Amino acid sequence: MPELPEVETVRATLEPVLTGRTITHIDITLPRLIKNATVEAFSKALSGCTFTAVGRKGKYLRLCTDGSSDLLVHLRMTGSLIYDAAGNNRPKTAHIVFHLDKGLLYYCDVRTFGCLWLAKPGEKTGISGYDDLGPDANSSAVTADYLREKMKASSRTVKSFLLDQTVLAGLGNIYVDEALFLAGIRPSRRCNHIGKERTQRLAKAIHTVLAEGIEYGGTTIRDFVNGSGREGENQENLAVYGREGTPCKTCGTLIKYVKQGGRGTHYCPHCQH
DNA sequence: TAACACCTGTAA
DNA sequence: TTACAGGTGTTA
Repeated sequence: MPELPEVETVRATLEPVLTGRTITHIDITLPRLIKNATVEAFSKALSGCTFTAVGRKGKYLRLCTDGSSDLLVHLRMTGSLIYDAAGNNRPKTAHIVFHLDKGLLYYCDVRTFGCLWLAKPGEKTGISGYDDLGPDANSSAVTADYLREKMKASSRTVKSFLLDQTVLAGLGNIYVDEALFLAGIRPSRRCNHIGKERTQRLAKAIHTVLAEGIEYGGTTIRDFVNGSGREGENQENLAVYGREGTPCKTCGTLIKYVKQGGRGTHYCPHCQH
């Protein structure tokens, strides 16, 4: 479900309502979602803690507390975190319920791929995947020069390169396909065969599609909702993702769908080379 | 680098 | 009935 713009939308909707709220107790009906603590340790570490901020790194949410541990969350495919001020609207798929001094925070997940961890405050958490993240894909660290250095040395396809969270954090299947369309680059192209000018276009395209995704509150194809339970609007703006068989918005050629590296991949055979 | 695994729901 | 889905970690 969620890539950087979706996770950022969740962060932005949760931070104002969660900051200052205190966890009284936690109901856990699916313990395996908690990856680095027992149910008992998890509940004990967080109960009584007050949320101080909601952060994001790549596709990870970090709910900071005034206690000895922060709560780290990855939504994977279908996870969602929803704040319910009235506390009377528990979704069927809520597997973990944080009871707060005012309202409830639900962790919901249809496919139950999501992950929750206790994280010690500070940069390094010991959680692999999180500690290894590259710079945020929408940050100023992701420049044409940064990409160029990495791409020159890589014979991978540009799609698999951009999906690698250790290279840059936050891109997923939708925004990679969209960025490559904007940059006019085929997903199957090898990184080291892409020149300087096209790399510049790619860097710019990544920032453009992510900024637009955030501006429109994320992309809802099926499941995505923000921290208030509302869907995004960015699906209206997609140029290629999910548009296979329909005309390219630029040239009218039909958008193609192929499997690449196990992922559904969408591109315009006329505009992208 | 590709297949498979983790799961459930929906659409073809 | 089968294929597929905003992700990622492990295995051949």
